[in-house]
Amino acid sequence: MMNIINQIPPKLSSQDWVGVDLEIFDLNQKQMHRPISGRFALLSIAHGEDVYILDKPEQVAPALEQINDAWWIIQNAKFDITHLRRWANVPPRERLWDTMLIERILFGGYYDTFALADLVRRHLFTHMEKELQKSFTGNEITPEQIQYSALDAYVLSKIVISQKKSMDSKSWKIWHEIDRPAMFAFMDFQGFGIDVEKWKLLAIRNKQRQEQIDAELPVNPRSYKKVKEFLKANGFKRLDDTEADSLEKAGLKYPNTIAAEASRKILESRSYGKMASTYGMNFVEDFLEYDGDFPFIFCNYWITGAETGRPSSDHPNMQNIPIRDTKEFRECFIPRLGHKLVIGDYTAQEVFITAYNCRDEALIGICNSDKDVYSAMAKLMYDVDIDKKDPLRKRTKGIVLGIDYGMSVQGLARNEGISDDEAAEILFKFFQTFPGMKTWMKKQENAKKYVTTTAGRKCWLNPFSNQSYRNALNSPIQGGAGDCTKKALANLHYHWPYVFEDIPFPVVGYIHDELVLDVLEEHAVIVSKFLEHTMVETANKMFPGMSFRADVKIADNWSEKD
DNA sequence: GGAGACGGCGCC
DNA sequence: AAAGGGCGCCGTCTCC
Repeated sequence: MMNIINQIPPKLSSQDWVGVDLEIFDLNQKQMHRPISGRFALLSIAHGEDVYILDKPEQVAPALEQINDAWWIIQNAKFDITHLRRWANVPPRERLWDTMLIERILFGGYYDTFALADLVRRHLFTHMEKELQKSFTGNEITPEQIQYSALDAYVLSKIVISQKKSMDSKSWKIWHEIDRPAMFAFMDFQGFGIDVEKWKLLAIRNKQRQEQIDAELPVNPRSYKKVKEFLKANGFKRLDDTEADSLEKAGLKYPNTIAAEASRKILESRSYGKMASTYGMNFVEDFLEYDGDFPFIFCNYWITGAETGRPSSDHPNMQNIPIRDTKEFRECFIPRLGHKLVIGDYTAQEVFITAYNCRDEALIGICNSDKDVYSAMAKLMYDVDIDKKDPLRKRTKGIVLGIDYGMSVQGLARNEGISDDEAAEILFKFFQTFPGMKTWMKKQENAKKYVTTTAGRKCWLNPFSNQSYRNALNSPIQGGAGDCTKKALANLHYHWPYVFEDIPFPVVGYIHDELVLDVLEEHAVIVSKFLEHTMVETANKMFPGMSFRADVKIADNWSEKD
């Protein structure tokens, strides 16, 4: 039975486990990850059957002091600790069990919901009412809310008992050595500086261009149903969907039709519409914050957002800012006054991990040389010298990445605009050159329940899905890359204070194979060396025998190439 | 008028 | 038979 006690908990030891849950008044849902909105409501600390309820912010620091030696159990600890830091000093800690992140480590790909109510249902076979969570508004706390908050903390230790039955040494290593330290690194991220005026000009311009094109169009280009109906009635005899690739192909097949002309404008409108909406005014209106006069964007990162273990980003998503067709959006992301951006990205990270997984000597040899990876692969396949502009390089890059995604002969043929026979021949040559790839693919085909990354992260497969084989190919590579960059981030965070004592952790961006730092100009060179060393050494240690490369540049905005 | 599904598309 | 992995956000459409 749950006993609610309105006082600070007693002093606990490292043998004790406590469930911790924080409630905040009037949280802005879009800024939950930032300690700038909302006010302290309740802190619940559950120890066995006793739940200590604290309703004053000045109780936070003394209460946490009492439980400092104990194991903390928190559902989505990044949120609670971020906000607890408003009222107490909460340094990174080893004795932490995040039920949400650990559930993702244990069951990534097996389950796809990880809220507290989902865990309670799965582990405790109980329905948990979550409606009350939305009721923390104003300043008043009702007895029902106290009950609700206490229960949130109370169930945590019961969930841990159940989760421990699934925990093995590999999963524990992932939590202890990658996800937990990475979480504390993500919690110390700085906002990413932004040139708001430049961004707004782009937003206005793109909106105008979209509207100009729309005025000339007989259909709403964003209405899938109407576009399809219109194009089929005006020349495109067959049309399964209206995505860009399909419309371009149909335009070539049925030239000089009304549909061909309209489809070009539809795609142009969609392109400007995408820029004007996802990367438009809302972006700065919803997510802008200020450090004095300096505006920045502070997105949220989910430490294990993807089932493969890769982090994801939202509010706003900073991992899909355009770069391929135009640099102008990334040009808006800038360092603070007197600072530089230090941008490090792994060279062909997924290819290196593929080479390691496959034990393919030719591919490992290319990775460990100083040659451009894709050119060297193409040269080995076709026995001709290939430079960076050669179309064979692009095709080879497409093949190796495509194979990592489980691409078929038909998929390659469609992508390259060639016949199935030609595609089959290219793949034959590819596997002849890199036979380890074929062996590895056969091995992955046998995986039925789950696959693992090199670091030991489990990715569960759905045996009833025809996508299972493709996941078996991709998850170890995508997940391995996630493990690698997360560990590099964690190492950077761990070592940072030893090198730059009083300088706050300077990371402002994490984009899968890339880390962006915002540092004092006079530190830029030394930081760039530190970053490169950390990224390379972390990867080499995780994938023994590989010599990873990290390209690090010092820049005045996020778009710069070296 | 809100919620959820869907199609589409930006990134790695 | 279908045949490229992982995300998050937007507008449209449908339903209640």
